Amino acid sequence: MDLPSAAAAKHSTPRERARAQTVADIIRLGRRHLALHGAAGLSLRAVARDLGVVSSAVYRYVESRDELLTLLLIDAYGELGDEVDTAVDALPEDDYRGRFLALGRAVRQWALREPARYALLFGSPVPGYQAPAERTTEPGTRVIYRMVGIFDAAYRAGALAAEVAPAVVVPPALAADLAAIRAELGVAVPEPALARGVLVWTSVFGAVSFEVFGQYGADTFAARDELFEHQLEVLRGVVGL
Amino acid sequence: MDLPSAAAAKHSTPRERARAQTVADIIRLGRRHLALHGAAGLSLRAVARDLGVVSSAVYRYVESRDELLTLLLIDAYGELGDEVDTAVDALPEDDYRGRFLALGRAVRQWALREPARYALLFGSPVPGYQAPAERTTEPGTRVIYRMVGIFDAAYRAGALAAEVAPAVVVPPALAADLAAIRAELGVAVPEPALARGVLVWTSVFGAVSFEVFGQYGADTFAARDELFEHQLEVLRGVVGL
DNA sequence: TGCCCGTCAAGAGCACTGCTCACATTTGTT
DNA sequence: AACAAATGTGAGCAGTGCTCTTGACGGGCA
Repeated sequence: MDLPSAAAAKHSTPRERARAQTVADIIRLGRRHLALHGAAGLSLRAVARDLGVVSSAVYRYVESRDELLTLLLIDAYGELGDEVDTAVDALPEDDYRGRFLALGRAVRQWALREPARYALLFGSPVPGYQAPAERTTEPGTRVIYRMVGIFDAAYRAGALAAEVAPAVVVPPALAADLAAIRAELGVAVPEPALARGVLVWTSVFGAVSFEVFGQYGADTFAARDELFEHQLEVLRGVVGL
Repeated sequence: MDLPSAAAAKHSTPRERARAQTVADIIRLGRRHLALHGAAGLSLRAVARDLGVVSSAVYRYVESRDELLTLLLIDAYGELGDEVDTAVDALPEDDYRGRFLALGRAVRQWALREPARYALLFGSPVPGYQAPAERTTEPGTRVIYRMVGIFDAAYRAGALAAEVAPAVVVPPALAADLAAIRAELGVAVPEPALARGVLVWTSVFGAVSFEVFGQYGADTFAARDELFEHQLEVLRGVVGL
């Protein structure tokens, strides 16, 4: 394990810095190609051309096209996570509703601005590509952990409605899964609310995906901002916030 | 407009029948390749190989790779629509709840059985490919129209709750969009409920997409059936059914 | 019957892709 | 200065979508 990590940038030889810079350039160019042509159209050769280098040279820095995809995946997760964090942190800790809404809006804004990268993260899996869980799980769970954190904080503050209509019982098998999540994340939210949280999670991304992926027709909804705001408000109520 | 439609199968020369059969074979093989390698990996040459014919010959029957994608899109929309219709029709007309649940389950079942085709319909758009609206809109709207139909029938029968907590006002711009939808589809459902219907629509597909696209971790949820049932139940309540 | 034209298959070719490998060059260290 | 590691080069393989020319077949018409 002697990867040229970011931490190694401290005491680094000029070579290492140049190498890190090149990798960063490759990611930057890859990001641009991803935005322009989508994940399936991401071409190492094209990146090499933009880098002003012969195609095989890129393989000195990036193991394969899939490896570049992984780097872009982590890069995108990181940027989305940062933007969500910034949006949420801009509001007081006890403004649970506001924080939830800010999180949803931040996800949507980023998705609309970066549709190809959003598609890479939340769209159909790239065929033949399997993201290495040990590298992508942590950055990939930032948003949902943040959302759960808001729910948990609200619950501990008594700001999460205990009973929300309609009362739907949580079957035992599902309750077991949710209990495991509670334990792992150390959250106090009871299972019924946590289950609703999962629904809200999938629903927020479902709404964003529909918009970004063009599932609404071209002119079915002119007032997309209002639509999303409405959806967020209803979802807020669904989780009892 | 002299396409060799299915209607032309009646009075057809042997030529036309042979041609229709070949096109059907291409779609069948394309479906298989789609399932195995995804939309981006769909290769006309591979289909040609399986068909036992040289690659260029396929272009006699299918204009381009995108054209084949369109055929597969329509094919998939059709199959999903048929399965949803069958599932819904299996229940009495006035069992609105049951029909809604059946619709959701049918979508999920089909999606889990045909993940690649589901991804083609509801996943990230294939880069560089634009579905021809005049051919895909009608089959692509069957499921949502069916869902709206259930809501509408329930409303007309007085089985749709007028007020659902939390009461969220529908902003004017959104109301205008919804009014246009009401007019076009000829539904009686008032705007607030229709707005919730949109949320339910996106949420159902959001939940299915999360599961099909592997957004839940590998082992976060063992009880996926129960999870989806729970989500459907809550969504049912959200729309007031 | 004989011809003609539309349909069809074949194969070469273009430009692109990911990736590998042998070789050359640059660079840093001894 | 000498050596070795890091880096860049270009050829090459196998695959892709798609176009174009060539040739064969067969159904309808004179």
